[in-house]
Amino acid sequence: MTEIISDLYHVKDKLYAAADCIIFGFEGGRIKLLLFRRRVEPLKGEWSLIGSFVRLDEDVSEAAKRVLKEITGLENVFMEQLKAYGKADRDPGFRCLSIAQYALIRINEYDEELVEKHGAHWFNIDEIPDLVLDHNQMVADALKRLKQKARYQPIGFELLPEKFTIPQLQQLYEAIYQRDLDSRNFRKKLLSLNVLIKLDEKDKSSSKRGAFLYKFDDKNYQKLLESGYNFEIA
Amino acid sequence: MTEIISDLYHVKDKLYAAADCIIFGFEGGRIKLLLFRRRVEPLKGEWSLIGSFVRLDEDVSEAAKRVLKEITGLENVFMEQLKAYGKADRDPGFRCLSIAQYALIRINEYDEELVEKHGAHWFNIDEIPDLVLDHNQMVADALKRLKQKARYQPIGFELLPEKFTIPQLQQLYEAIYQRDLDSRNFRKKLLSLNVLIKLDEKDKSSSKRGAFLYKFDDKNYQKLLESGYNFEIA
DNA sequence: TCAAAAGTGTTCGCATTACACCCATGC
DNA sequence: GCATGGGTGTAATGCGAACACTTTTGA
Repeated sequence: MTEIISDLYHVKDKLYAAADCIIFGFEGGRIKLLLFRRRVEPLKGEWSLIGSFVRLDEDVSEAAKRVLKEITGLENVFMEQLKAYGKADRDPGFRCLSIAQYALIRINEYDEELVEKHGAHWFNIDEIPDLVLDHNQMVADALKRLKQKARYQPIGFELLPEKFTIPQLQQLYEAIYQRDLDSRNFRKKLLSLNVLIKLDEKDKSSSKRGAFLYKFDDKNYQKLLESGYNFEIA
Repeated sequence: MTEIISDLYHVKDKLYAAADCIIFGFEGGRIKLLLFRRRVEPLKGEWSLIGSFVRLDEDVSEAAKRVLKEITGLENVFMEQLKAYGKADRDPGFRCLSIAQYALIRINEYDEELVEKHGAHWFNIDEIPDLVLDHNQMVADALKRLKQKARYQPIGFELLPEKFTIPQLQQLYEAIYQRDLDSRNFRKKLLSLNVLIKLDEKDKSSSKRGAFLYKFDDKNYQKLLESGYNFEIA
């Protein structure tokens, strides 16, 4: 990427497009964001979202997937376009649109070595440092979208490991909505949707008694979606 | 614009960005879309959304406003970005991203002469012809967004004249949701929001008895929004 | 006088909310 | 045996959905 940029940096009569990824994770009851230190001038060394120029022969969504794979090793994760950022002066170097996309990843599955190699770090979403350009705005917009989206689609599952407990799931929704939920109502609602499969295992990592593990029932979820049902969790 | 395109058309190693506008109106109980015949090769003469290249020194949103003003004479209308369309092969001519934005306009206020001069026409949204490139997809996505958005924000008001009747407003929401609404419930709900100001005039264009005209109360609406209230009309 | 649209209240059922105690276990 | 988090049921409330008749007036 460095080569591309140094080639282009002084070309001011061209338009460029970047794919910037807002990568969310969830751990320890908190929503996290993966950031890294920008490796090119200007603003080298500043915290930044992870992104890349969109190549002329690749789809914008492909560019985002490519970046995500480069940094985390992950493929086939939930990713959706947030919006394009197109202020003429958003990048002081040259004219560059950014198409921001947000991804939800299972924080236990990513390739730690790869992430460290790229100088990336996970931040709690309420402790995000100043980022380059308009990246703080992108993060804020993505969080807003996440909240809104979570009301209607169980995207939260994308952030949990394959096997998870109900208290974990509740913590996740509490983190997304930024308010406490009643455990009885939450459990009742979730189980009534018939999209959870109870397993015979318990997770004892957070209590002596242990909590039953569940997994997500994709098949029933598909049925529910097709029936036009809207989730409205919490 | 023709000059710009003929200059650029054979330049295959550059990226371009277009701002395409999905312009909605409402008349006679039906939602309408403003389309025009593309005036440049390739696909000259085909129906198309109205758009323009984004100039290097202008914001993407400015480009959309510029186009809208050129065609309809209108400024300060509701306009929001839908999303960016970035498939590498979406435009057969050259690599061109499109940032689609949708606008809601009062169909009684636009400049008819200007619109005709540009060869534009209003279509009912259920009678949209085949459009160039991925424009049909954009329209479908915009309609989906409109439906979703209308549930939480009273954007419908943007499509009505300044003074409107409750039956008109109901027709509009019926057109957006594509289903009938109960007039008693609709009226009750709307009036309970306290964002309508009843006028002393009646509109007799659609009944002998006449229906009272209302206008929208921006001030109360702002208050409501600030209080975090969500509309959920219908 | 009649056709056509405007305007008006009440009831019912369901879904959300609020709320407090026992259970299992490791230390 | 006790501290810690996991798991459970019921009652009250509010909101959306369903539903039918009267009013006005131009033709």
